[in-house]
Amino acid sequence: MIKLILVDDHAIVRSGLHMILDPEEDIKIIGEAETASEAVQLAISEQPDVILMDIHLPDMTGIEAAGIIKEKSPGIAIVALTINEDEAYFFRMLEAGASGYVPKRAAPEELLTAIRVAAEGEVYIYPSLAKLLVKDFLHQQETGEARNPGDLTDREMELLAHLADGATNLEIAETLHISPKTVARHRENIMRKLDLRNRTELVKYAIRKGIIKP
Amino acid sequence: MIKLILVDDHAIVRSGLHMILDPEEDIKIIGEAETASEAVQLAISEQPDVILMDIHLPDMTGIEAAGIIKEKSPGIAIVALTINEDEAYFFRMLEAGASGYVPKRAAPEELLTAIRVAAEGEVYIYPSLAKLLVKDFLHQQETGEARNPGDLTDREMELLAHLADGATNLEIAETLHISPKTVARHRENIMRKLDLRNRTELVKYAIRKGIIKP
DNA sequence: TTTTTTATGGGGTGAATCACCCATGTTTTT
DNA sequence: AAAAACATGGGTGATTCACCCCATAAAAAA
Repeated sequence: MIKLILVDDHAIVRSGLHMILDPEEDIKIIGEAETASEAVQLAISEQPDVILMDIHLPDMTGIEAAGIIKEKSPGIAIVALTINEDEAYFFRMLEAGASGYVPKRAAPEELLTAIRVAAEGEVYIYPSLAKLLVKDFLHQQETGEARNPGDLTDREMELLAHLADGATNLEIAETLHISPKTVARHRENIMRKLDLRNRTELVKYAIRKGIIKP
Repeated sequence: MIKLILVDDHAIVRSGLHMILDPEEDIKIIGEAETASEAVQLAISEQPDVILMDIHLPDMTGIEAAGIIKEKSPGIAIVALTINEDEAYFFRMLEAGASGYVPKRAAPEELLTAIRVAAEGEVYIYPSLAKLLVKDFLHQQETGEARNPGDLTDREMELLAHLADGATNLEIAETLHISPKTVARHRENIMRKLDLRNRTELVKYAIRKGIIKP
């Protein structure tokens, strides 16, 4: 019997998941959460086998919640369930330790497969997203450049968030207590790495990647 | 008996809606569609009382689909169901003739209410969104300025799209065959109207409003 | 019909940005 | 131990941005 916790802030989606999962005899829903912090608490106290986790939650992202849960209870398998098929979320969720990634447009059968595979300790990736993984892998093999578009340093990510938020170099310099020149240099490195021409494109990149909210 | 058509590209959401609606004896689901064009065809052929319409669909937005359906069959009530509580979608859906607007995070009871109200020919608006309507109305009453943040001219909207897309003033000038000075002036007017400080904020505004994609 | 808005264009100024060049010390990787 | 990456800072010059001033013709609203 697979003990499962649902995490989604949409009541309608939770109803749908009940309808799909309740008839399955090997799966039992032992809890539900609407927010990421509820999910973390519930996971620790109930110790489910699998958590079905939405990525967009009111308080923090399911990615962060997944990271916290995996840190405290590595044995709990987490399956990400999301409307967003953006590769950035996908890769970050995998980094956080997810055992599965299923878009909401998937057929119910695929969701069941993902849950069962995850419960066995294996990983299930939705086919069209698996293609991304393979493509990325091949890209790194063929071209020596492991220049997947997300390889900014921590500091650069921090700068990027401020830059994309609309702050000027000077404002960022004051906030971070560094020289405006250093801010400008970080910006140059970021734009060169990502092949962006100006701040405008930088904002769109940051939003696509979920670094800032529009 | 209310004849209903579901329009949503997520199988899981449709399952959830079935679970909520099937037990209701006065509501009968007579059809389902995954795309906007399917929805239009089904609406014309089946003539339902109410259509429950997701806004994000693969081929076109539910807003466009609603406009087409209301044009051909004004008697069909359309209830918008969406994860997106963005005011832009909200107002545009009302313009398209929607009889209801319910976010997916709403409780199932509210969805039932919306459907029944819409079937009666009335309009149901989810409370937090209704507040937007009232706020907008009061703003126009109190201050003479009907300056709701979306009142850009067509030309300004066109400029905004290019600006937010990352083009420089000069590039836009060449594309539109106008002087760079005119581009700059339009940009100034846009930023003043919307109370934005720089291009970065302009991009975020354009994305929030769905004018460009990130 | 007068007034307002819209779209177009120009000039000017100071600040900010962008794209180059340079460097040093620390950490990480090889 | 040597090499690479990282974070920090500086300089210079061309470009762009943001904000002021001005105007005119057409269209829309009062």
